[in-house]
Amino acid sequence: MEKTKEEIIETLGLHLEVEQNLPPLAARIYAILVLTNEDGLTFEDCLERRGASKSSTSTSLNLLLKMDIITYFTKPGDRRRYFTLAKKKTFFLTKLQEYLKRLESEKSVITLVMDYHKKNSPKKFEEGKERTGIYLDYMTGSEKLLQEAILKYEAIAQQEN
Amino acid sequence: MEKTKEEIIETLGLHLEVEQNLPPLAARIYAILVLTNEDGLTFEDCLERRGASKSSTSTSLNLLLKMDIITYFTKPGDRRRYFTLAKKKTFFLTKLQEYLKRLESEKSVITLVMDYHKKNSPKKFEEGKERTGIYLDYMTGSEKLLQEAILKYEAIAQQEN
DNA sequence: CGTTTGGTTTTGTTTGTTCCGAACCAACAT
DNA sequence: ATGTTGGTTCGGAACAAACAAAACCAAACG
Repeated sequence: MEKTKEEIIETLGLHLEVEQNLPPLAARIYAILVLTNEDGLTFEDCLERRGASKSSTSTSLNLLLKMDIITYFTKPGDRRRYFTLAKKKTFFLTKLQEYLKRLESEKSVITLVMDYHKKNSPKKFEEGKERTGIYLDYMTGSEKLLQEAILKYEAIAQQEN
Repeated sequence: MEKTKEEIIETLGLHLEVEQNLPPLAARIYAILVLTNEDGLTFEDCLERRGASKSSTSTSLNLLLKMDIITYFTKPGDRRRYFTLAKKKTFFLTKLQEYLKRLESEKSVITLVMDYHKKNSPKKFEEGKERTGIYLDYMTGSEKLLQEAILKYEAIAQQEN
């Protein structure tokens, strides 16, 4: 079952919407920019391909810009901006950094709860100890994977300068 | 800076709210059940500790029940239900399974986009190949970690039967 | 200068979420 | 049967998110 470009945009857009927590329109525009063969799309291109209003298109593009997900370039003698994916902070690197941040945050919450149980109900603490240990081990491993991958991306970024 | 129980509930509640995508009240009730020393809390306990309405308490508890996050038991000669964390599907196991599901979903989206680029703009495909490869490697590693941890939890569940 | 082009800002409108209050219901007790 | 307890269900209010329409603005162009 071959998917049309439109269907792929929708699938990817939905994914970006829920995973990256983006507003629907911004996620679809992001998806369009991922899939286009052009070097860059203008404000109007984005507007037309989504059938969205100028105001919403403006808001969405500015959000993506502020999030460092996209950039734009201009062409001499052309006032329009050409939007394209940011090369430095790619989809993937952004995701990995997000994951890492969440991991740290979660670790601190778990530690907080563990310490509370340790002090206030040693019984509960003992009960949960093994399960928690497995999870903390998983987190440690995951942390290492994340850091390795992030380093690889940074190495690539170095090369390209 | 020692945190009071209330503060820990709030921290954990907020975490659960954003990470597990739960409504605020349901997340706080979940947090209360994580932190309590009691074996189980009644409907009224939950209601009182949050100062919430009966209707909202009902909705929240039923949501958590439907999500298999909590269960309840009864005591002979007592009509009330005592709510407590589901033991089989713990906080951690739930999370790991969630992660794994997301990972698979993400993998399929990435494959979808890659295949599209491969066919329709080999240039874009070549450009993104290395970065994508790093991410796919990370995913493979992460998948293994997740599966290992899940197996460990399942082993524990076996023991307990 | 006035007009067009490429957007931005302001001001609604629609839609969805989250909670509450009040009415309701089912089971048990009196 | 009547009341009480332990909830559920049904509106609806309050707020927030997402988008659109229209007014606006600034740079370039005739």
